[in-house]
Amino acid sequence: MLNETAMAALEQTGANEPEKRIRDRSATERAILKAAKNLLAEEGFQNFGINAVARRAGCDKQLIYRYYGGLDGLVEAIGADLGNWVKDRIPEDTGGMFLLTYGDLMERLSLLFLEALRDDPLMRRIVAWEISENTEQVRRLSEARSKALGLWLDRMRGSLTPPKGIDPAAVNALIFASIQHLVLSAAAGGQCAGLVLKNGKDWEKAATALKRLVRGVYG
Amino acid sequence: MLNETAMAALEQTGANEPEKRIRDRSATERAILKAAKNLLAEEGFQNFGINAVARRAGCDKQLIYRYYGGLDGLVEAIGADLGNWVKDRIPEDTGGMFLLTYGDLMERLSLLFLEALRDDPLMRRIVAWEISENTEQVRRLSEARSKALGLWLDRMRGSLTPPKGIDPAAVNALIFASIQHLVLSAAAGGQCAGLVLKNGKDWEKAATALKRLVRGVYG
DNA sequence: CCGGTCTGTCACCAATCGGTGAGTAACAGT
DNA sequence: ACTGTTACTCACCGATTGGTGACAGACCGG
Repeated sequence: MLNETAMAALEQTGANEPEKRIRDRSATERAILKAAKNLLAEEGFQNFGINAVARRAGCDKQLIYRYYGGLDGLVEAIGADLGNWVKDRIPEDTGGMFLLTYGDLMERLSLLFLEALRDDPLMRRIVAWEISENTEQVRRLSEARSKALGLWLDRMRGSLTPPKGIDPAAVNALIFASIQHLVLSAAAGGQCAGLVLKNGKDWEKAATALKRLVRGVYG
Repeated sequence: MLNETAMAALEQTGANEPEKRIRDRSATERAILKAAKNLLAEEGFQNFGINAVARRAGCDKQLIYRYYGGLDGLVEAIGADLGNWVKDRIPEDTGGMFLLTYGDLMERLSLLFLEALRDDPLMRRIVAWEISENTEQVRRLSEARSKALGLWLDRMRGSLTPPKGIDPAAVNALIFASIQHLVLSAAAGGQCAGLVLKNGKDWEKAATALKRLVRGVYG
């Protein structure tokens, strides 16, 4: 007599199994990585574990240990992808605008970063993870992310120099911090510090406020 | 023959047990609440659970169910305390300064909030929790917190009005978002967006940058 | 003294977690 | 066709989780 799970398995294998990738290591590795990224993006780091990833990837967790050396290696692989984030999600050109001053630059970068983060749930989860835990895993993710971001900032800056008398590192840290927290808070609860952030109208207000903030310091 | 735990129990009860509060419900309730707050502040929301709280409170988890109706009720009790946060941690007076303009006010409030958040690990954990999860628990905590904060802001504002032509709600949301993310990021990893935040010198730089940001928009 | 209520403890449950060792099925080389 | 390697699955482990029912002892009113 067959139990229900066995019946279901038979049904699956017997009826329709369009892409039953079998014995393709690299494909399995890719499937695992993809499953991990999707899981992290959709569920957050709370329930991010070996079992959950394996379940979503449709394979045994043992393979994660074998191919990635456990969760740590898998997270590191995710971090390696982060290096490409900037070039994937943020346009290189200036959108037809001429960036004459440092203020022009920072205003544009701020808005680009805001939109990019708003559109990328995985990156949001990672940022939230960074400020919630301090394990080795997260530290490496954080490092990869800030490194990629710094590179992008340097590349976009070109030869523009910030106004004298102010500390651009500290000011920019505050600006980017505000963007990150605004987006994360909105993604989590639909508002930030009492400011509702749901429809496009709300975000336009936030964007103009951000512009004002940037222009206030950098002119 | 006695096992080791029994021996230890005998030793404890036999030798020295200064305050063995027995059958004091309100005291137990307070102990549970205190344990929950300390646990959340020290360990974060990741390992915040019934078992951990009971372990730290030194009582059975059953009592948490009985007295608080489970973790939800306990979290709600924590949220109720949050109403007192502002008046406990943030001074009422203006520090001998005269706040003549809205810019004066916001600069002072920003710095006060920065320091207060920096000194309160529990509040930091709650903020981190808010942007990491969206359960009913967290939503209520978040509500209590933003409500208390809004009240404080209203009370401190007095009759001062923001400059015309700008959206104070959006701008202030960005400012407070930047403070929160800066402090959380620093508490987690010692830096924020590449800006190291460890010793007092680093924080002074951040404070001046914050002042500049606020003054930039509000004059 | 007895019975009931309140406070607290303990033992147990199913589910899930990360982790490992053993076994199986498909492929390649000869 | 036999053999060894590679890709993969399965069954199990101890630990921990949230949750519950049963029980023991202190207290209080009668």
